[in-house]
Order: sequence, then C-alpha cells, then structure tokens
Amino acid sequence: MPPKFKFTRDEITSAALDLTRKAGPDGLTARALAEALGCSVKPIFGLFKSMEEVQGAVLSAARELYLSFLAEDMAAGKYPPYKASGMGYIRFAREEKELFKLLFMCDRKGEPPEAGKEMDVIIPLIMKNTGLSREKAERFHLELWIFVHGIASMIATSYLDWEMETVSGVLTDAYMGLKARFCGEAGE
Amino acid sequence: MPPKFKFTRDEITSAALDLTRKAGPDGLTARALAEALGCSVKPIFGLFKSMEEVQGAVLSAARELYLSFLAEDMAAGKYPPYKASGMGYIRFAREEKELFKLLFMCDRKGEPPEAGKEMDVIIPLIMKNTGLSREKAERFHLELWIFVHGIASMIATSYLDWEMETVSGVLTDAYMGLKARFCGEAGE
DNA sequence: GCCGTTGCATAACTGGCGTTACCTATTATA
DNA sequence: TATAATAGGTAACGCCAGTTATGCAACGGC
Repeated sequence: MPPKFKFTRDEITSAALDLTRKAGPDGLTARALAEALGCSVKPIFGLFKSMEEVQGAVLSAARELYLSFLAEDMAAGKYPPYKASGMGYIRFAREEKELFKLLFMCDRKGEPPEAGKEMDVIIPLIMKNTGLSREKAERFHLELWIFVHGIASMIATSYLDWEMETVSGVLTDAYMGLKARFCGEAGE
Repeated sequence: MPPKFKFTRDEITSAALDLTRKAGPDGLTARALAEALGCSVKPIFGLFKSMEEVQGAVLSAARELYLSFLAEDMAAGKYPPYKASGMGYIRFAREEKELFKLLFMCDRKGEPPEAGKEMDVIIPLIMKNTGLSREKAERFHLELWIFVHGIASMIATSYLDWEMETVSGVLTDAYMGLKARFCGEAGE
C-alpha cells in the first residue's frame, strides 16, 4: 500500500560519498545531499536514522573503495604483492585526497592503519622475503609503513606531488635500504 | 577617558590557544573563548576584528610554540642539530597533538613542511655530514623528513604511541640506513 | 474504483555559530 | 567633582546545521 521509495540506501550513500569527495566531511550536510539527489531531506531520513548514520555509511563506502584500489594494484601484477599494497595506499591518497584523510588521518585510538587481519598475510610474506623472525618482520613492516604513510599523507595534503613512477622508485629504494639494515646486507 | 581594557590581545590569544589545544580548532568559538576568559564576547571583538583573526593569532602562536620545541631540543645538545630538528618535530606532535594537526596536517598547497628558510641551514649541514651534492642532499632530507613526518603524524593521530627514546633509536637507524643508501656504505 | 498506508515536499523548530545594537559602567581629564 | 569617551554585559539578529510536524500524493489489496 505505501508508495515506492524514490531512492535506495545505496544511491544515497553513493551521493554522500561523492559530496564528501568534493567538499570534505563538512560538505556533507542533509540539505546539500538532498540537493545532489534532487529531492528534499525527507527521503534521507526515511532510510537513515540520522546524518551520523549517513556518515557511517560513507566511511564504509570509502573503506570499500580503498580496498578496490588495493585489489586493483594487486591484480595488475605490475609490482610484487607487498609493494602493491603500499602503492595502492599511496594511489588512493593521490586520487582520493578527502577520503584518504577521512580514513587514515583522523584520531582512531587503537587500530593501526590498514588494521589487523591483513597483518596475518603480510607479516609471513615479509618473513618469507627477508628471512626475518616474526618480531623483526613486524618491526620491518611498521617502519616501512611509516614511510609509506608519510608519503601518502603528504600527497593527500598537497605537501608533495609525486607521480606514481617516482613513488615506485623511492619505495623500492626504501625497501632495499631497510632490508640491508635489518638483514645485514642480505641478498634477494 | 575610556575604561581600561580587561584583557590584552596576548591574553586572549593565549586562552584561544589553550582552547584549541584541548578541543581542536572546532572548539575555538567566540562564546567558549569568552567563558574561558570569564567575560562576554565583547572584549574579544574589541581587540580582534573577527574570529578569523583570532584563529590567525592562534596559528602564529602555535607556530611559535613549535619553534620553542625545536629550540629546546637544539639547545639541550642531547642530539646533533639535524637530528634534534626531527626530534623536536616529533615531540611537538606527541605533546601538542591538536596544534600539530593544525600546523602540519592541513592542506597547504605550495610550502613544504617546515618551509624554506630553514632549508638554507639544513641542506648545507647534510652536505657537510654526508659529502653529498646539493641535489642529493635535498633528496636525502626529503626522504628522511617523510619518515619523520610519518612518525609524527601517526603519533598525533594516536596510531602510534612511541616513547621519545624509541623514536631516537629508530631515527638514528633510519639516518644511517639512508646514508648507506645514498653514499654507498660511506662511514661517519 | 476505493481505501488505508506511508513516502514525499514544504516549512517549520531547535540550537549553535559569528556578529552587533543598546545600554551601563568606568576612567582620565578639565 | 562633572564630563566625555568608550570598554563591557546583555540580548538580540541572521545564518545554517539537524531534525520533524503537517498535509499531499502514490500505491497495492479489496
């Protein structure tokens, strides 16, 4: 008996993500979102309890988009898997500055960047590549990740404007340098 | 003939800085500042044209505080000068998270972090320490600074919680590793 | 084709923001 | 001591958030 919904949750989330992309988190207001959708604010509050819930949906969508960046660089095969994860992170920072800031440059006590579950696959990968102990491999990853995050966050805030080619070279150099430092000049 | 001012510009700026420290830039509102000072909003607008001007004063004060962190670590002599600048940057991020975010984690197209004039003293210092060409020394500094900024920003957002002792060790290792990479195993 | 259900648009309400008009209070000078 | 000049407090204004009450309109079962 009721009329059909004018929009789905996904359509609203997608418009909200776009708005955040263009105007940052502060640009995501109920009225702006309604205008972007071409409707009043009512449909939004029909499908979401509050704007806070919309922001939550945007966060999830952004996270998913980030994972698609990772997956793309992994699948391309242009880089070895571990490097691809760093390249994807930085490419995301480069092409989605606002979303990167939202995901990786806010206070989030606890969870380290690109948290937990991925560690379980990355750390053994490093152990295999370098022959380091688990403890050393974790430290190796943390230090390299600090460097990757440094590049990404500086690109996201426009302190830096490197092409991905440049990033690739620097990342390889950093990886080799770190390996030399951790493994004492070990080879491949 | 007019009554005396209840507050000076500096007193207001200092209260505004405190407020920003505790509640971030969004916590700095005219009413909150007035309450912190124990007065109405009028004295603020008597000495500042607008809240925007207050924010500008806070930015300057924060920058000055940052410089005092640098100066302190330089003067202490605990570290060589180049390292002290990195340690000061990170200590500032650790002890003044909100101010660090304000100064070094916002969009600022153009100016690189801890901009221009300091370069004129830092780059020659690196050239002297490492024997690198100016171009190489600039690249050396940029890469090391990316690492320093990575640590600092991760501490400021609570992704990381390293003691300064830990930072010191990691920074020295990173410096040595980078030097080995740039100078091809050169010594001191 | 009618009806109840319920999504929609309009337009309001609440509350916090920066800013300001108005009046009172204060102070150095004559 | 009286006065002119002006800082301060109060309370309002306009604006823009999020949210919601109201009336209208669309839809599926009868």
